[in-house]
Amino acid sequence: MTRPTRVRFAPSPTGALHIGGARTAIYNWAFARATGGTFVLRIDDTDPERSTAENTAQILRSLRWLGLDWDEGPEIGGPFGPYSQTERSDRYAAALERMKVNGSAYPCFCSAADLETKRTAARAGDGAAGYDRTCRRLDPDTVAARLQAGEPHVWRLAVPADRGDIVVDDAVRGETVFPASAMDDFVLARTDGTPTYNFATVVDDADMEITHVVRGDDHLSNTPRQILVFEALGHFVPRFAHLSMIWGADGKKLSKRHGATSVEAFRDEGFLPEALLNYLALLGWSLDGETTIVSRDVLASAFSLDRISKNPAIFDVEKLEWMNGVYIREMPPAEFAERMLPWLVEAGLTTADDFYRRPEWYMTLVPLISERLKRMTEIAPALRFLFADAIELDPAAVEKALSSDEARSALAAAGDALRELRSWDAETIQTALRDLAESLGVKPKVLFQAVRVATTGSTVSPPLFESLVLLGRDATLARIAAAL
RNA sequence: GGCGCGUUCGUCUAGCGGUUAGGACACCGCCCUCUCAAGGCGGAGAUCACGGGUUCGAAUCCCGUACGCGCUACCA
Repeated sequence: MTRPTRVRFAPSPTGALHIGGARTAIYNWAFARATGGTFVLRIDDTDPERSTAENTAQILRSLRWLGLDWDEGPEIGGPFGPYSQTERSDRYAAALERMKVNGSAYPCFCSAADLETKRTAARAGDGAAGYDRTCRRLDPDTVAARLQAGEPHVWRLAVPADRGDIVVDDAVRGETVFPASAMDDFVLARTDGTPTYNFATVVDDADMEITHVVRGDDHLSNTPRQILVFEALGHFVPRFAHLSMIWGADGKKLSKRHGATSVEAFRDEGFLPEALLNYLALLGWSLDGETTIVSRDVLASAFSLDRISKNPAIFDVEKLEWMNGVYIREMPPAEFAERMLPWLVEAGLTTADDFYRRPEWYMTLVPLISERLKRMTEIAPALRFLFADAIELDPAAVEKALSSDEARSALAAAGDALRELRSWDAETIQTALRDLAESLGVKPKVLFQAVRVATTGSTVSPPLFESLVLLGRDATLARIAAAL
């Protein structure tokens, strides 16, 4: 009974990959990796109205961006393909055929209107819902005749009359019992012959020899129905693990109102894939209750289903930001420089050519900025003063640091002092300015802030002396003059 | 309505019969400091949803209640 682990992530391409789906993907991937199993990616595109190729492409892109690779699936194939449901209709037909033969599926000719009235009547009554099995009681001759006549019909699952309560041994929730009486003969195939979700997904999971189904909580109630189908198909029932949902900060379902929800939106908002991966992994799973920084490699070796928590989790952007900052700070400088470049280019501050023409200059800038970031989007605003020809001085900053006579005359003196320096390095600049402040009798901070506002436009900037070095003497002197 | 799931600091979580209920983010204070961060140290913050049991002993086991969520479709 010990089969090699095979898990799958089966997104529906009706939209971008959102963080809930991403977390499900991460757990599946990590579980496969940690158990030496196989991670299958399957596209559940049975909804032709809402499924698009672009959505599929974006989902694949998002998964790869997060660093998740699949062993079987779109673009790489595999022994159990095809890996999108629209290409598997013959499988569903074959499975249904088997069920017709073994008596676990039967045709139902009830109209939608009939069903509707039955449903409302049932709900008003004892609440014991579901289809009343009218067509299951039809005698075989009648069925054959109506089928022969081409009467429209769906195919329903014939829940075994002697089936006891259905127990789902969920890896996250433990044993949950669903009364057999609550199982109705649900529809497997629609009038037009297409399979319903609960049927298609089971046929696929069975065909693909999936051993563990790790998916969202919203499918827990569907699980007993699916188990019935596995049984009707004569296939082993996989182990299930149902993940709780991720909510917005207000405890409500995540939506656009909460800002970014898609993986790509988080990318665009300056989050690193390794940070998002780490954060999402810990949103519902823990390594030991203490560790917060969990790399992809650790995830891939230490992930286990039994440490998934049952509680729904609220998405906390502030913690993600903190984690993003941790990853930024821990990144090797050369790597940070490379990954910073696109953000500078996008902001129109520089070009890749310039970057590769003088990499040393960019490298010296790395430690000044990387230490104070939460998001990559903060890079361009913080460094704009180094690239722009002219800067605008923030009025509030001017008011604060340049409005007094003391500050203005000190700034003028600073300009003179800096012009005279023999060398243009941080140490020399700092010494000169400190000496100047002392001889003028002004507080160093006052002088520094005056210079900072004059040269960067703001009271907040990367370290001043290093910034001036990068700015260069000419620009520094020009800006001081302009500010006076 | 029926069935199912969930409920530990504001947030993410540890805990799996005996703990001063631990960690992280956020927050507050101090230190460091050219601003902002980062970093270091410290602090506040949880009657473990509520009510009953079981037990010498319960956040941990059982039963209810409340609240939230999911399913109950020829959606996925």
